[in-house]
Amino acid sequence: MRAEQVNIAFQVPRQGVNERLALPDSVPQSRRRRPARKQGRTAAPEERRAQLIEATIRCVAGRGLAETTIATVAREAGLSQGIINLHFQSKERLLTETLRYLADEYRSASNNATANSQADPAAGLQALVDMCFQRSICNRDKLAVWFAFWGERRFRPTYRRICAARDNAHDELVRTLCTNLCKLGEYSDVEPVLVADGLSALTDGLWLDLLVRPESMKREQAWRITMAYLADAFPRHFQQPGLRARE
Amino acid sequence: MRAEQVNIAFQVPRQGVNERLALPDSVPQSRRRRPARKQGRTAAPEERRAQLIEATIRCVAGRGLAETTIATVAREAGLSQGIINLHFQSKERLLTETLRYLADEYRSASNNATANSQADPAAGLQALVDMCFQRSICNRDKLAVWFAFWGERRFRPTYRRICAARDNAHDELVRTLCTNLCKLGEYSDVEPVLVADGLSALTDGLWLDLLVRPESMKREQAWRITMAYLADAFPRHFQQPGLRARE
DNA sequence: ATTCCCACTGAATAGCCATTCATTCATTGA
DNA sequence: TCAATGAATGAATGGCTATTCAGTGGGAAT
Repeated sequence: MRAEQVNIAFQVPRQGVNERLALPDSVPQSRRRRPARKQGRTAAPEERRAQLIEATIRCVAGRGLAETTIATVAREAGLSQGIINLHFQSKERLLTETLRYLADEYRSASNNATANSQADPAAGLQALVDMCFQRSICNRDKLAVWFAFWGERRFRPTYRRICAARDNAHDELVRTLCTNLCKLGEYSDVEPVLVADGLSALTDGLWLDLLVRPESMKREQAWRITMAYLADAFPRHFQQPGLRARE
Repeated sequence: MRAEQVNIAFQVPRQGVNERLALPDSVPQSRRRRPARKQGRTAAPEERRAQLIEATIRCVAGRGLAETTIATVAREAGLSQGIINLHFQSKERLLTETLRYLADEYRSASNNATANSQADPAAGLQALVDMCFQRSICNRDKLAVWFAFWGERRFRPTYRRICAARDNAHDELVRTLCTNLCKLGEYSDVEPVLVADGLSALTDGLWLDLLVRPESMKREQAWRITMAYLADAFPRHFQQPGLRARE
């Protein structure tokens, strides 16, 4: 269907194009077995892949994308160099799968947060903002990886596709919530798309601040800024955050 | 005073540490002359440096930081490989000076915009927002370079220093304007720092959107979103932007 | 206990790229 | 016109890194 074009210096080796290396279970052998071993010398493929993706996140977060090599990731994971090409075919694939891992995590977290918010869009927005600044999503390591890829996404079709899918889903969600809240809450003078796009941009910008200037921006403060934005836009559904601690 | 620590793979060669290669005029020869030649085989050093920095911006914007090599920058500039080490000593220095060039440009533009805004902070904020989304500051190439460096800034002391200086100056400016406006405009219920930090984050996030999703975010729309934010925060000094074209 | 399979290893390979430097030649001053 | 100067060139160098692959040994099956 779509022929994968990898636009980089090194080549993707042998093995036919196998777009999307699914993280859990993708044992290509004809006779599958292997009852999910623990942590010995050999492990189930999906465990190794997860282990390597997590090592990649720590590595990129700790030394940057430019200094992340096959060797540093392998060392971080406590394994040998060869293991990465064994499980991911190429460094590029490892990075792609790492990005996909984060994108999937974000997407499912935001879907969870806003499930059943059809009837109460304000609650959905609140849940989304809370999710956005939760430690499990918005921590140093993950933000670092996120923005490391962001800088390169325009030049790698695969990065671009993964990021665009996440962005579009997120924007769609926020716009729908704002549109519904405008209708249900009778905010006739509010442009829902304007507010929604501003909210998305604001959270992106706060993420950036949290990453690059952790000494002057804390998660709590980012949350308060976002809540103040919502309170200004939808005053009958959100109140200005006081100085009290959150939650 | 501060010993420069360059934290990268390749080494900075010979020549004593000469922090900050000033862009205009820094001819180290004892007998300076050279009456600013045009564009022949030899040019004045400051012209060549500017030429190379501009080539770097185009190169990073066009192919990403990871694919930007000495060879590609030199080709983009229409010069030979050796020229970069001749004028900048190392690739790292070239990148550093490129970042500094953008940071200086941004800083002087924002100083210009807000000069004489002591008496009228609202006008200062307005001018700052206008400046922020002007084509000369906020165009594809420059945004691309800006965010390419942003992903690496945590790991390179020099990048970090340049970016932090710009960020701090910018935040200081916005906070001062907001604080003054609160006082002069008698917004007793507004937390100026909260509004200011939100404004900074919002414009950063909009820049990001302009870069990575140009099909769904235009400069005009980014400007309107920002003005709506200001109108919500300071309703007696800014009005909600209508659908009319700007300016 | 023995055999076999295959996950894993890590040294070797090949290619890329920043940096060097001997050479070329445009420009300037005499 | 003729040296002298030094800006610019680009081939050569060396270091780094992704990828390969022949071998190793852990563990399952019998």
